[in-house]
Amino acid sequence: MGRAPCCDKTGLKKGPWTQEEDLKLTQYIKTHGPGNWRTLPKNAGLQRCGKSCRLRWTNYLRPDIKRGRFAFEEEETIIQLHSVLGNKWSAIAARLPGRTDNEIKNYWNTQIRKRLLKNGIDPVTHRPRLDLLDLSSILKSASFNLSNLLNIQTLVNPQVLRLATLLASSSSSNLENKELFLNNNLYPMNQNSSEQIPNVTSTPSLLPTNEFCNQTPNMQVNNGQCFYEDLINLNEQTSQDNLIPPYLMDNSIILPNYSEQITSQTSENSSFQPSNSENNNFDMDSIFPTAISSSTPLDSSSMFIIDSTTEDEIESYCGKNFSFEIPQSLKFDDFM
DNA sequence: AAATACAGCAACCGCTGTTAG
DNA sequence: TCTAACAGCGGTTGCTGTATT
Repeated sequence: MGRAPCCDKTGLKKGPWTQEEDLKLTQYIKTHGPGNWRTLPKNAGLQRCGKSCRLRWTNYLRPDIKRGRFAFEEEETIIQLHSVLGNKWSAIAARLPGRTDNEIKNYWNTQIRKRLLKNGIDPVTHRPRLDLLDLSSILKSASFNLSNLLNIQTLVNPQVLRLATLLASSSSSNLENKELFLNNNLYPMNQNSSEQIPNVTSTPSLLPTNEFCNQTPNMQVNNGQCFYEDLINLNEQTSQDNLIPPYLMDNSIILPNYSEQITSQTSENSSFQPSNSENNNFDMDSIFPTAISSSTPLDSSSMFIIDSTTEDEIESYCGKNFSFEIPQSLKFDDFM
């Protein structure tokens, strides 16, 4: 167990600071400077613990603290830094003069976080939330193919497009991908699909070819197969190096972090569980819930995310392009 | 007008890394 | 080298003001 809080000592005050206390603390620090927090309260005539004094000073009384509303530029900076640093509030605060980590943390939790969620951005991953994807409306389109899909990126989450492109473009490793997909109930199907698919990636090397794997450090090639997690890691690294939130990158291909789900799904043929809230909020189950639970491997000519549809049914849906089938029972509201 | 819900934020809690004796 | 205290950090709590019913 941890140490008892310093303020548990009898006689020490807790709670909001009074003007008188603020004055005492400020005047003492003006004279003696900050530090020696343990002896400071006694010397300053305060019935507070040193820790409380330190917090009051660093979060409120310090003269260089900028109070008031956050400027737009500050907010942008916070979002950008958070996408790189995560909840390292002190590190973020260090780059925002006059703002404390506590203030930034509060602002994030009460304002920015909500706004990102409202706009469909996951505040943890800084990526569009696939669980909000309204695929059903897209599927109502009679001519649903990748070409159309690529022209409606404002409607469709780009991550799905990227995954689709990635899969379709990997004709050289089709067998491997098929195996991978069978293991994960995702099915690459169209051998010729890559011919039909515009290259929407700004970095062709993201395509999971063996050649690319071999040329890329840290990429694992196992039985000729590039793992998605390698691509994901590489892509994440790339975006992090750029210090730009992925969703702000208009020309890049960001892959969701499938790695953990794929691993767990491979090891046990059960539904994905929400996992690793820190690094991975990408919930496959939310996106393709029934695909995960499917026990019917399919072999067709297009990538297909499917539940209980038979192979023939798949063929009827798919040409050379991508198709998705969402079960009618799926309620997106359940994943909100 | 009163009760309730919600939002914002200051302050606290508890854990961890660092440092001095 | 060990240990206790310090300092810093992130998460959480609880108070207060405002909005809604």
